[in-house]
Amino acid sequence: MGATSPSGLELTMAVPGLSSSSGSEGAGCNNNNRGGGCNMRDLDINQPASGGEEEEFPMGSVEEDEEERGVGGPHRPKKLRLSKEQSRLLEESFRLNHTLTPKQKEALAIKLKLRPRQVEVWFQNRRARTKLKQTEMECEYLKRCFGSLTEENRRLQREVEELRAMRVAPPTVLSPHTRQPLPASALTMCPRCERITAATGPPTVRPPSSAAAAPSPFHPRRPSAAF
DNA sequence: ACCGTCAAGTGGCAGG
DNA sequence: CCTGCCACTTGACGGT
Repeated sequence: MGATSPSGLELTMAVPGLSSSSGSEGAGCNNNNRGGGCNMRDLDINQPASGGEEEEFPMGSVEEDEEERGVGGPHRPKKLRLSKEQSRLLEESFRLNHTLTPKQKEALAIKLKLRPRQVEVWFQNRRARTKLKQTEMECEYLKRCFGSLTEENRRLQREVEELRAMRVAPPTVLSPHTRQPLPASALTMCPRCERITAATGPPTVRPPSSAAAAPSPFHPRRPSAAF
């Protein structure tokens, strides 16, 4: 079970009954997205701007780093934005493997005209993003679990209250002849089963509440599997 | 101006 | 000790 979110993150979660395809809160403009609304940076800033000779390691290359440091002080070099094609290839290899061997890293770096370090960083960040997404989904799932368990807890509490109320109130015993409730003075306790019965005739005990289907407070049913 | 995203820096830790 | 990974953080940048 795996899904690809709109932001391109592959997500899997070992949570029962959760469809992982819903994670669509991937916000913002991801340069991973395929053909989606972000047309910023359509041009590949890693390529030489105007047909100049090709730089081997475009943004943040060793040579450029030294240059940057010399001029601008302790500022970072300009932020690298990977081109769509670079992102696509990285994403593709990430789908195949979430970690790279040094050889794979080297090969990918050459293919993408990046430094191996940049490929490595991309994979690290990509793993982190995947994990974050997964954690968010788990969080959502647990919130839902909490909600339904709270609801069930409330329901069971109510049931307990009802059962307690039945136990406290005296039972209503009907006369076998008139089917009318008998006065308490007309009741006796069966010595064998300790059931309250009318002085004459078979016992007809009804719980005081109108819950006819509820188990009798006397001779209660064994707890069912539903509990 | 603020916020979200993301490449990259840093320090800690485990495995060899 | 070295290497690779991870968690956390920083800073650039685009969108609103």
